[in-house]
Amino acid sequence: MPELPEVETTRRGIEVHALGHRIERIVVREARLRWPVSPEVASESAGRHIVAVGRRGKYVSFALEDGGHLLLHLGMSGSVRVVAMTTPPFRHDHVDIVLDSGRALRLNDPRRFGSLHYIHGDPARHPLLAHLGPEPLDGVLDGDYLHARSRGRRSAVKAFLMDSRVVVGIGNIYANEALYRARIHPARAAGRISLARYRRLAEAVKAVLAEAIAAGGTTLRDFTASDGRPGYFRQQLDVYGRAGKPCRRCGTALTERRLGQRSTVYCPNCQR
DNA sequence: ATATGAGCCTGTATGC
DNA sequence: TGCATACAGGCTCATA
Repeated sequence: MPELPEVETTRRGIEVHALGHRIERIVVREARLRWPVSPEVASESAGRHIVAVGRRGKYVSFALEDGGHLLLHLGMSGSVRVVAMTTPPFRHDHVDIVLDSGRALRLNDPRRFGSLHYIHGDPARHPLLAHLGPEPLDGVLDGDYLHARSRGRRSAVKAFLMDSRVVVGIGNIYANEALYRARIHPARAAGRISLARYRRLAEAVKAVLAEAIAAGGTTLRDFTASDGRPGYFRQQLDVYGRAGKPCRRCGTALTERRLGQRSTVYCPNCQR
């Protein structure tokens, strides 16, 4: 599912084809996404050049020459492919961003939890982005920060790690993986974890995300990069999807349970 | 303020 | 075989 590494993989794939190109038009075949796609997405974008392709958390942003931005979220099942404009759309191909190169950025999203917005002005002040925590790979995230933010929090550290107001980009898969690497039990109260252990956790988060990006993300079912290829990090997952299998460190069978309505897998022996 | 649960949506897997 | 139900997951909103 698209977490930070999958979104970054998408961004990189798109950037090559989008940067410096003009948007000819945007075709919306299905406007009923997470939020209805506003008509101004098409009307404000047509004829404008794309001057940057960025990412904030799990959002991809297209900066347009006049200062406006398109903000794209892949939800849980979204993907973008770069196709020839003339390629017939397939099921769930909801939006085409048609470029002057004759190609189109084609958004496919079976579950329609994704979104596409046009933003006037500073995107950082948009309600969807204004309250987001720091980027995990930007250097701001460290053990001291996580320790400070978690004081007084009684909920599970896994939920804390997945809270986008604390830090962005970490969804269910990578929360499981990072906690395993840091040897922290996912159900432990966030406010009762030491600074030393948060330092380990911060490093684990950065390492697992960086490695996943290098592998092109994790493909479970829907996700493909913009060239249609899947991500290959699945083979490197230590716990997610491995319930009942032996822990790679100690051989103990991995436990699965639900935590905050999310599938949680961990080693009952080496995660404390 | 934090914490929890519902709901959005479709495809796939499981149970009867 | 068919039908019903559960589950997957990111995010926001409503409620405690």
